[in-house]
Amino acid sequence: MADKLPGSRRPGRGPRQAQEIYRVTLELLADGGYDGLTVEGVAARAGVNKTTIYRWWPDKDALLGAAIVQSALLRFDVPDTGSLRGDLSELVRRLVALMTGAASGVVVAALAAVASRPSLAWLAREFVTDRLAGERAVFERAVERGELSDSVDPELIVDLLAGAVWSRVMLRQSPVSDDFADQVVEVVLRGCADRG
Amino acid sequence: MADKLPGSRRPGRGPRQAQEIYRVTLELLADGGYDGLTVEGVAARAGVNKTTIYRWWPDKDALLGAAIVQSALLRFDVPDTGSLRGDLSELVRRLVALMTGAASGVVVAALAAVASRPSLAWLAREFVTDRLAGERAVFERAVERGELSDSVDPELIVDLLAGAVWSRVMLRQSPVSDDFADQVVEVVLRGCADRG
Amino acid sequence: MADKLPGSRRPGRGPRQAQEIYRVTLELLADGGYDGLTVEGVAARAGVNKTTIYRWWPDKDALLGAAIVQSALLRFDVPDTGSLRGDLSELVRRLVALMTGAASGVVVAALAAVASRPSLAWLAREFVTDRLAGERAVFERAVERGELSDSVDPELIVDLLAGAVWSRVMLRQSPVSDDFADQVVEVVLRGCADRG
Amino acid sequence: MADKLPGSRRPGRGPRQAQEIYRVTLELLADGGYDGLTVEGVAARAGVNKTTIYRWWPDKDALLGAAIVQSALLRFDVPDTGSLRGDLSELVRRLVALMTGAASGVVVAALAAVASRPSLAWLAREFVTDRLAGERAVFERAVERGELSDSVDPELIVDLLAGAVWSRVMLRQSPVSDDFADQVVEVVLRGCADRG
DNA sequence: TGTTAAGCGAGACGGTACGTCGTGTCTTAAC
DNA sequence: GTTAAGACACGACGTACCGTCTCGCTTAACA
Repeated sequence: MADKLPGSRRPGRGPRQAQEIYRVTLELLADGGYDGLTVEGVAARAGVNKTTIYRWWPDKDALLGAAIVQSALLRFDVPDTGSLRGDLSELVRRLVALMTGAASGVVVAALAAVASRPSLAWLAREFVTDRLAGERAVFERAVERGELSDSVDPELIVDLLAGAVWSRVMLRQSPVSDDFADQVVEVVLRGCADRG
Repeated sequence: MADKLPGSRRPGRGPRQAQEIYRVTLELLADGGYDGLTVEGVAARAGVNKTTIYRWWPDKDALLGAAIVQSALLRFDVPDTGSLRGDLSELVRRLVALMTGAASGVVVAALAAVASRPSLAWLAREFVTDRLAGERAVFERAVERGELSDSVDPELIVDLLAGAVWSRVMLRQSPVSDDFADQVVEVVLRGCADRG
Repeated sequence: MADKLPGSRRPGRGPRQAQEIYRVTLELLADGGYDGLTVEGVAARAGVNKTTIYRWWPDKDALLGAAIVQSALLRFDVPDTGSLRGDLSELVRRLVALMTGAASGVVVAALAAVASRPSLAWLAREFVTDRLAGERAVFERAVERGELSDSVDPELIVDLLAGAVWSRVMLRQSPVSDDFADQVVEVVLRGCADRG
Repeated sequence: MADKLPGSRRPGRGPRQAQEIYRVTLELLADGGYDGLTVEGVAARAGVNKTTIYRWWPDKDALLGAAIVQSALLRFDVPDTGSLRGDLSELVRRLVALMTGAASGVVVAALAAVASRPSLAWLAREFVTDRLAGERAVFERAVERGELSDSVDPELIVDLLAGAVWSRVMLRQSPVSDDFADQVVEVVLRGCADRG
């Protein structure tokens, strides 16, 4: 499992120094954004030859994509608080934390890069798909508990919640107030509530 | 006003060929994304010397920013249909159209670039701010008509709506169904409805 | 003797595929000149691993040298026509044929490489030395027949003849007329004739 | 005239630092042979950017060719001693001096490179052609003085003389004895002498 | 009506990174 | 014991853009 990932004991794909290369890649990305990330820089800092990098990843974007995927950066586990409201609230909170927390540099740069580079578009898709897959459980539990009609499209809810966070953090670039999560969830939940 | 903009009859800022330069800039952006946009390419296609471009814009991003601002790309007028639902629905529809319509190439590339380049971040802020300023009227009318409590934060609503569109188009990259706008607006509106 | 050479029945030195390696080496040399000859290319075409080549020859030049030596490329037997004029004439003719004939590609490339690579210089020396050793017989026979004073230095004659051919073919790169050999030999022979 | 050459006050072709670049080019060639000559090395030593070099010369060989041509390396003036023997003797002496003298490093490396690189072949041709053109005067004077029949082909003589020197220096790589020039000229002259 | 300054074309340049290719070394494991 | 397989450091290749600079020409405004 873990040791099936490239870099740990060279199981399948990736150079011996894969872990270090990934680390440096994200480090440079955090430091100088997409432009600050150069293959030569990664090679130098990782103590590896440039050719080695190109042997394993066709180009800069592929490397970046692999580094992002391999890292746990965009991965977080699904909350299970016992109530739909609690779950979604926690979800939004985690999203916000992800984008504004300690590692926000890397994360924001990564998300931005993913959003703007065609060759990384698959990553965006995969990320959202993963999100949805993960959160599906949340909604199923909610339906079981009778908190949500099964006619509601989970995809739509995730889009609303995640989109709102994105808008605040990435576009508006304004500080996210503490109760932002609650407000957002409140609106969405009531909007989905069974009428009548 | 109009003739205060660079490019029209050389009023203040910008070279004589400003319009052509802007046009080519967005053209290249549409064709090859941010990477396909090169100052040298713009100069060549616009029949202008590279030096001229650098005389007026400090760097590539500044040029791109100016081109985006100067174009009407990210600008659209506020709908006034008589009802809040109608207004918001139309708003979302226009956003979707913007990102998926004929000029979607430029628009998406522009938005992506803006999202990922620190030196274009101001454009993102300005864009959302503009949005908000424009749409404020919508909400004021709604409050007057009694369709909306004045305790509701318009900013939140815009974030939800715009964010959902962004998520669908930019991240999920999936086709946007025709009634997507209606569904989104429905949820948000009901979520904001006065509890009673 | 023959089986002392590397490659034939793996007698002493050289990998099992030595013959094939040599063949491919000269093939690549003929095709693309010295630059077109790459160890990796040889390995690939010969169906051998690069490491194997480096195990047997320290570097590219060594391989090339060995391939040239092993081939009969630069080797030809001494003519014995019965007269000095005939012998020398034939000698020049053979030289010309060597450099302009069917295999001229390899030969010229080989000679050029030998001329310009310090690590192949020994080959040049050896080649000329061989020539001289071989032709010595020609001159001894000529002296015996009284066609040549024994005060004449054979080395000088060979230098003149071979040099003229080299100049024509390699430097001047002009087609060599049919009677070039005769003219050259004529001049040199008369120049060496006993005065009186 | 002199200032029509590239490098001196930028008249036509070549970067501002052309002279320095040429100098360094030949310097590196002398030091490390053709392999030791790298564009990056030249750029570094000449205090010029690599791109500048590639702006003016398509590749390494073109640069080398230009450097050789521009230098006076392969150029020497025609002797005029009053007799054919004197002229040719001096000619050979100068050739030998060229290849064994102080600057022999560059010269030999240059000649070798020229001989072995297809893209420098034109230089070889040009060099020999120049030689011939220069020496033609020697032969015309000799014919006027009655020292030589006009039926003798000067080209042949030059090939013989130059070829012999080449053979000695480049192929045989043996020290050239002092009276080598005289011997060679003696043989060739007598070989060309009017019979009768 | 000249003069003067702003705008521009032309072109060279230093600089950084790209992605590629080849050399020669090394390790591991198979035949 | 030889070889295949494959990873690697190293160095250079030639290319593409970036952003800067200098030099003259031209053209419009201003004196």
